[in-house]
Amino acid sequence: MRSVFMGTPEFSQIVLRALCERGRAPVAVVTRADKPAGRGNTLSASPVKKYAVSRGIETLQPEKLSDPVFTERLCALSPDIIIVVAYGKILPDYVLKLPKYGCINAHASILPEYRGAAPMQRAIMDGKRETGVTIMKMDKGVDTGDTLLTLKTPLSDTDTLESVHDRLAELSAEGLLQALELIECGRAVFVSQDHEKASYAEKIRREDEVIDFRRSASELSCQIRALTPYPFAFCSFNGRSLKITKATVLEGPPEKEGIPGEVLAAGKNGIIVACGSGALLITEVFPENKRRMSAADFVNGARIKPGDKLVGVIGT
RNA sequence: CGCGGGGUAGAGCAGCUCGGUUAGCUCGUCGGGCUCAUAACCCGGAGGUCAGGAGGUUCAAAUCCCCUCCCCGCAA
Repeated sequence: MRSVFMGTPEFSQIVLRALCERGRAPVAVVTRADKPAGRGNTLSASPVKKYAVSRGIETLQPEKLSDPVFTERLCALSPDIIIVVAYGKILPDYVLKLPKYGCINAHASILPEYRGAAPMQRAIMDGKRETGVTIMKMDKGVDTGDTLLTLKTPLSDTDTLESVHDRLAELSAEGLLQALELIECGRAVFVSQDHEKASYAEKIRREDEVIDFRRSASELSCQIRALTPYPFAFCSFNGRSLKITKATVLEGPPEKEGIPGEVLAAGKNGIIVACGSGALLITEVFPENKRRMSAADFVNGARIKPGDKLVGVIGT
């Protein structure tokens, strides 16, 4: 079966790699155009492009999917199916209808829950006990297509965006491979979603990253894990931003009381900070302009001590 | 030429603005002591070409000026 793969970030790259290694290499890859990124705004290629180029797979990078040059090339490739994984743009109708088997998509949630841009982050943030990937046939809506299969995975209270991201990328590849099998032998059964139960995973905004210590310790733990290793949840200490990269909810009754954000203890085990409910033991931080470091190191250098305040603010 | 912060003992930092005796602090490490015991406490020691430049200024540079390399935050 001739396939074209569309995707952009690392998540897509992992899936693409798995497909290639399992004998499902696409005839071409479509990915976002190179764009200025990072310090100095140097032009950078997407992870998918880097991998495709390394494998010698034809790579298309249209600014717009309606670009006639691209359209012509895509038609000439005559794919039987287009596999879409986090491409980043809405597909126009002609693309959806071009392949015989349409466009199938791997979405990192158990649809119809968490449609949209940040399903993994939102699921972790909400403290869900389970997530997964759904393979569906794309239609005009955002993640509204008929579903073929869902692969689930439990979420623990130590999962981070990083661990979930990697796990779901593998599951996506697995699901897509199964889907291709089913479609090829004509046994694919697509089921429409229960749109009544749909929910949306809004993309992460700056305010989602701010740590508000008036919330409960367990909620903050979810927030921190949902944003690790990118872009991280942060607060502010002595006027500088301080990302919290690792923290655990302190079990048992608090030894001390404090107003939310107040440092209750700071030592080699980490920094204990009071929350709206319960306390958080911060074990790793990422200070502005510094490297990611253990809380113990930060305590040594920054001289943070009991009574100091961690503030949740949006500042620049 | 997007904006900005930084490179000082194994680690995290101070010192630099207004150059000047043995470059300081917290931790780690090593040795000793206290203790039933300890990750606790006390005493002591080792460990630094102050990123690099047989650069510039100066009687004197970690501190001021110039160049190079490297790290990081923000914005996209």
